[in-house]
Amino acid sequence: MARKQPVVSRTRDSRAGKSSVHAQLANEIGLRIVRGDYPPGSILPNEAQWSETFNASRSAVREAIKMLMAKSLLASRPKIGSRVEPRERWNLLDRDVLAWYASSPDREAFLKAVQEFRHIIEPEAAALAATRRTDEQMDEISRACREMGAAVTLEERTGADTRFHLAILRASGNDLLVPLGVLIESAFSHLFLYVTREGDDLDAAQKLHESIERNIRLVRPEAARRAVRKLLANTDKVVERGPE
Amino acid sequence: MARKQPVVSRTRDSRAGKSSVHAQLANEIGLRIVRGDYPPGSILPNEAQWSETFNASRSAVREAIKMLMAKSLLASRPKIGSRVEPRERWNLLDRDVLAWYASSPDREAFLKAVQEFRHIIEPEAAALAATRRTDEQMDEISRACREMGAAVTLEERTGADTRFHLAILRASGNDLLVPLGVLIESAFSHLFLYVTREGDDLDAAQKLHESIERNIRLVRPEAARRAVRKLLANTDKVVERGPE
DNA sequence: GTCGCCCTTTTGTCAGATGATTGCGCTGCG
DNA sequence: CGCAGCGCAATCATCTGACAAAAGGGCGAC
Repeated sequence: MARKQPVVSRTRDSRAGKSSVHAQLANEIGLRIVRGDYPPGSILPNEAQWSETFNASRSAVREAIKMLMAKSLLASRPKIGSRVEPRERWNLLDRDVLAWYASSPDREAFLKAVQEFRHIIEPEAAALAATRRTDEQMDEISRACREMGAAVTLEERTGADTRFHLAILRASGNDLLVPLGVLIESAFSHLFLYVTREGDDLDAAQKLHESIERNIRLVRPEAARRAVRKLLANTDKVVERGPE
Repeated sequence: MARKQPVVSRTRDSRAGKSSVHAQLANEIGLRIVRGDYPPGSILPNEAQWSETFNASRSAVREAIKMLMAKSLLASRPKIGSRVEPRERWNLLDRDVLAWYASSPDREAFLKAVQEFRHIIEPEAAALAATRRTDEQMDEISRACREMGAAVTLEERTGADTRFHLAILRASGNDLLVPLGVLIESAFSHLFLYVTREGDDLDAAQKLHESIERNIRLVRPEAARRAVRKLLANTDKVVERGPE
């Protein structure tokens, strides 16, 4: 048994950092599923095979598989094994699944889907926020907006931008909108590469953000909705013209 | 040790059916978290305590906890234990979390949030479906609509109704909309109790559904959007007047 | 009083054994 | 020759027990 040697594959994988074994396994297996290595309906290798592949114990494999089961990526039954669930059962709005999904096919198509999704929810979220926000929530929004303007590095700016949009979702007063924040985070982390091209784009975007902030502050739902639409149209142009 | 006795608590819990131990544990612990027994930031009992509480092995407890970690309900670290994550990290759009959430506080508020959410996404989904649907997807929509009309029991009708709305989401051509189907399913399964009051309500609702079907079939996105809005307004009235 | 070390607690990981479930092939009968 | 029933075996499900690693808290030295 090669079990006694200092584990090859995991040592290689551990470039990811210090995450635990079951997390690494879940990540690796989940990625392979979403990537399409095992199409929906097919049977995965059994637990023993996985544990041999990764030089991990069967317990660790099982815990990883349970995590994927919790995300509805697969279901397992005795004697059968683990079967990949049909795609429409996958919880694509889960942070991890989204990350796997984003990294597998072409970024472009993924970004377009996310962007379209933002068009659906963000204008309404802003309109709701305009009428339902608390003062604390307004503070959060305003602060993020200010920090966006004051940011010097692109990273700082993107961070503040993300916080701005998440704060609006939270202020919408609908708990179900909050989890959609992962989409926005994902969008921004991928959009990151697109907007290096500085210039008046940034100024224009900042003005648009300030307009949203103002309309939410002054309780003007309709105007807030329109302002968000305008901002998204602006972002659309960035997505369309492609990465740097 | 009472470990040798024929397990009391799990035997009682097993009225749920034949689900596996880890699933039962995840369900029970998840419910308690969402219900608020352990507020965000607090530390859960350790694995040994859980395993004693439920007369299950630590492995089973760990697998259950891994499932809850996958849903971002908690995070665990050595020596600390398992800490409940802040609510905004919870994946409320997960099927299980949604079910726990729906059963904990008052149904009413939950239903309102879901209904509001439907107002945001379903009109747009229908509009997208009108322009992007494939013929097969259109068949699915039409069939569900027909089956709704032909249904005799309330259960059949609700089932067809659900399929109708899910089919529209699928036909929207945006993968990210599909997972939101769990919201609709949840809404219908809870709305179930509200609409026993039969009458012309059903006829009116059926006509509204047929109108949506027609507008999607004839590629009229604007009209489809309006039709869905009308149907949702109708459902709103049902929700407002409360359960039977 | 403060800094740093040790120690205990809790999760993380592993190995091995047994039980439960069920698809599949085999065998025997019609 | 076909079919039905049965047993086998593969696979997950569960349990047990042990050790490693991390990290907060307490204790001692200075």
